[in-house]
Amino acid sequence: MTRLREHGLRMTPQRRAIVSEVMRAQGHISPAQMARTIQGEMPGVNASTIYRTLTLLEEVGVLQHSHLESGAEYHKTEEAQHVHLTCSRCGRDDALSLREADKLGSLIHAHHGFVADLTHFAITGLCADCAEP
Amino acid sequence: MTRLREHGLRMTPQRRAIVSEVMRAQGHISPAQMARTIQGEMPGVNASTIYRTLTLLEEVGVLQHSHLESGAEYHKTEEAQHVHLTCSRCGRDDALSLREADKLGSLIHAHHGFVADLTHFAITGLCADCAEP
DNA sequence: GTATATGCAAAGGTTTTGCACAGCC
DNA sequence: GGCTGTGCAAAACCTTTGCATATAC
Repeated sequence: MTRLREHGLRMTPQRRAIVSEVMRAQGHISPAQMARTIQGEMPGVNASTIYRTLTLLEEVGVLQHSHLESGAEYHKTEEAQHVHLTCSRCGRDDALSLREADKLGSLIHAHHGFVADLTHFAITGLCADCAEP
Repeated sequence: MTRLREHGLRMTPQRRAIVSEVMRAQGHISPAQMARTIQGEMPGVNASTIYRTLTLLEEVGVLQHSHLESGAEYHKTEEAQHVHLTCSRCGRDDALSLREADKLGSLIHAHHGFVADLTHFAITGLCADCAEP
């Protein structure tokens, strides 16, 4: 909210509604789902406004998107600090702490000088249970 | 080709065209791009046929899809054996060998019992040049 | 008052689906 | 001949865009 003003952006009722919905959200939400939810609570907010605002919130740093198997999803930046481990068999979603992710990042950096952001894309595979048998 | 027959699937001219185009392709192609290319060479092949066939080729194991920043893309299974390192600044695309990827995989496995397939999603970040300054 | 935001309507693009017909085995 | 694959047309989605109007500051 303040973040928006800091960037010289205006506070409209629509933006207030969208931001409050974003704040209430847990975990990841697809833009489309987000649009549906918001319009459910506050009909009359146009879809284009929602998309424009979400884009804006990402530019301002409140939101980030990452890529899961189901497509791109938004999440709050403050909740962004983990790596997704998605089981391609049962769909379970585990997470790697940033500390563990850093370890992986170091390994990559050592060989390529590449500074990886492992939070941006999920990592698929098989969870412990599904890998067993 | 043979793979299709093995699965009790029929060989039609359309499938032959699609498969041959798939075989000719290098690296990654989006489904849409693939559809355009194929229709360029063999007009009269319907888009729905192409989508259906690509799905099929994936089920049969000839193709796989992975997720890059630009969206989902197909590539031949035999060419799937590397991890994408995509620079989010300059767009350059580097690759991690499977051997290096395995090292990362082991690390993940040690902590979570999760068997990662690092080839399925790209890894974004900053390449050596862009990370420098 | 003025620059910015919104609504509206339309288009854009990709992908899916139902159904009748065609064609591979 | 029978089952599978294809074309066609339409719809389903999601998302973007241009423009006139409304409104926050």
